[in-house]
Amino acid sequence: MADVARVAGVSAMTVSRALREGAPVAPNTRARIMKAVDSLGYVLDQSAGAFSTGRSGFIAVLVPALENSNFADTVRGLTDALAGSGLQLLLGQTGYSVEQEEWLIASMLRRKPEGFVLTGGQHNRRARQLLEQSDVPIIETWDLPKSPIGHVVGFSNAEAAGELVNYLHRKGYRRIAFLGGTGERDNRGADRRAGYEAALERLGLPRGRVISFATPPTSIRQGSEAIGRLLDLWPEVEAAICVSDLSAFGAVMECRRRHLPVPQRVAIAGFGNFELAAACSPSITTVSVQGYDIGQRAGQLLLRAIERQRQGKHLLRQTVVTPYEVVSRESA
Amino acid sequence: MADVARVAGVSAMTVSRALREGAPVAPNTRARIMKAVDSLGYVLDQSAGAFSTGRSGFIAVLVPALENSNFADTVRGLTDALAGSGLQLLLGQTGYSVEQEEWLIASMLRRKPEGFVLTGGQHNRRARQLLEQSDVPIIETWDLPKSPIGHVVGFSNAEAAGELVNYLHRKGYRRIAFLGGTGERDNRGADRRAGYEAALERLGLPRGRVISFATPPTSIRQGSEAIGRLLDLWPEVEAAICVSDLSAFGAVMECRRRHLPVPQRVAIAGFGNFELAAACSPSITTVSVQGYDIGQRAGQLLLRAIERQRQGKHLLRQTVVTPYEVVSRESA
DNA sequence: CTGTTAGCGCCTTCAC
DNA sequence: GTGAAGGCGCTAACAG
Repeated sequence: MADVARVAGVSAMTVSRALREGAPVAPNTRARIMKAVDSLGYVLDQSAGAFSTGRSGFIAVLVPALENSNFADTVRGLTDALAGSGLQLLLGQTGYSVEQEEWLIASMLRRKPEGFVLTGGQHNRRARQLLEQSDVPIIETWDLPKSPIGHVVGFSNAEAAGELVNYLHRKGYRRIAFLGGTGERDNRGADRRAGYEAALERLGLPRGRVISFATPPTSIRQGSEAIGRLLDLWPEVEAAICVSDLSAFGAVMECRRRHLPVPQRVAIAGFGNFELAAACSPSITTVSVQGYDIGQRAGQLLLRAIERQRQGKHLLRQTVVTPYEVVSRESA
Repeated sequence: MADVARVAGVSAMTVSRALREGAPVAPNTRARIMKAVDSLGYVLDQSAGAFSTGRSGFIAVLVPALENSNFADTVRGLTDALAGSGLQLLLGQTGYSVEQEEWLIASMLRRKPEGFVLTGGQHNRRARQLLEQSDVPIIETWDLPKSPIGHVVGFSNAEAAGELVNYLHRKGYRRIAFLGGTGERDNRGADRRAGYEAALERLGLPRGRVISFATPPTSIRQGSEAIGRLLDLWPEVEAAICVSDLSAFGAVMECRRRHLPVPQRVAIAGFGNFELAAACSPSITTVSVQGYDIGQRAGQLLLRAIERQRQGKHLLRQTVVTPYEVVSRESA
């Protein structure tokens, strides 16, 4: 910057101003400076700038995974909401592990993010403690935690799964199974299962038909295998709810391979409304959950919170409940 | 850090050392310091550290998109390769736009990344210039550029598509169509199409049956629509190559909706070997391209390049050609 | 094994 | 509209 200043015949401070929007610099001074910048190939050192101002310009974002999930939609929603704000996403993948989450939280806090977006409301003790004492605006997404750390943008996975059970019940299905992970790692999956169990109880339906498959991320293959086990164990089952559309798709394809008509022999429902679910044949009944909107709303909320933060104030805790909806299709 | 030093009765420098691995600090001094760190809830300011050392600890990574693509696999491969190195990914999505790419490159270079991973070998003038004058180790992936900027980890999309044509030709198909984007934005898609055209020519097959659909990201729906247009325009077509497995899946599902047997009425092949392609019925013939390995190899290469860089040396330009393979399945 | 000194490159603040 | 001084929090380098 000193070099640029020398070439342009001004002080470094004026270069600094010229390189920012909205700082008072005479038009021809700025032009001279820009010429010098170009001729020297100067690139502003944002790490020094961040250090000097104390504002990193980062938003930390943790998602379980980017593949085979709709968290990528949430990331895109965040990106779009934050476009033009000068804030950059620092993205981490927890791999559905709370230990990995804790590690990432600790490592990202060292970068002094101006906001923190988490997926889900379940974290281990130390993770929670780190976040609470950090004084960074925090948003938990994709869930409605009982005791949130900061702001929340999400929905109740349990309720949404319950709605799906209600839907199947209205359609006349009674013996309804659930295919999903063990719940040790996928908290949202566990919530969905809990909502399914609660709905069965509420409706007085027979319980106990649950197939657990291995750890997330949920794959198509897991759904194929699970429906096979399900029909071997409980051939009387009339409908199966899968923890995600991917496993539902696997289940549907496995049924086709076995020449079992869906939904006549067994109805299948998924979760998430992936593009896959609408496109495949039979199309898959599912719950649409607006992953993109969650990201966008979280981004908007964060922008307000950060603005407040920069003024030394705080934004009151907000909870944004995003809608979900059962999407009725051919498979159920 | 000064506060911690005071509480622990040492100098700030010793605290700094104690907080790093492998620095010489007496065990009980370190223990005292750690106690002080915990009691004060001190978090190391990495932005100051990065500034001081001149090493940001960032790797910039640009991918076209995270949803509906196998770039998320590459990101995971990179993440795994870089785990434990202390390097963090700074991830950007270009949305398949070179302008957006240029903007992201400029913005990320200000953060002083220690490495830069790009998708594809086509960039606009200024983007290339920025990267060349940056002195940051650069890796272009998912492609074999004619004049690479730095290192390369990828494969020839044109050749891979050509192999797919060869495969179909061996299977007896002659009138082979291509369904893909316009190529203005998706460079890898355009390369695949070019490879398809070249292979037709080489084999003396009839040309001209190309359906272009709108801008990427490639969706399932685009494949459904394209196969419809294709069969309307050229009912004599025997096989169709889709630019990605997603559009191939859309095409297969559309054929089922129209009660056109695949591959008897028309064979369909995809690209990418998504899990979808193996799982659906009929399963989809495709080209497997190892997105995860590309990321992992890129990460390993980057680690070596960065090590050299830190010693003030340079790593000679490397090109890693990753394998691809036609996967024969039911759809063709 | 520990301490002292100096400086990374920018931006805030104040002065003109 | 522009410049000068000083400091952000850490770590490299050197000394002991």
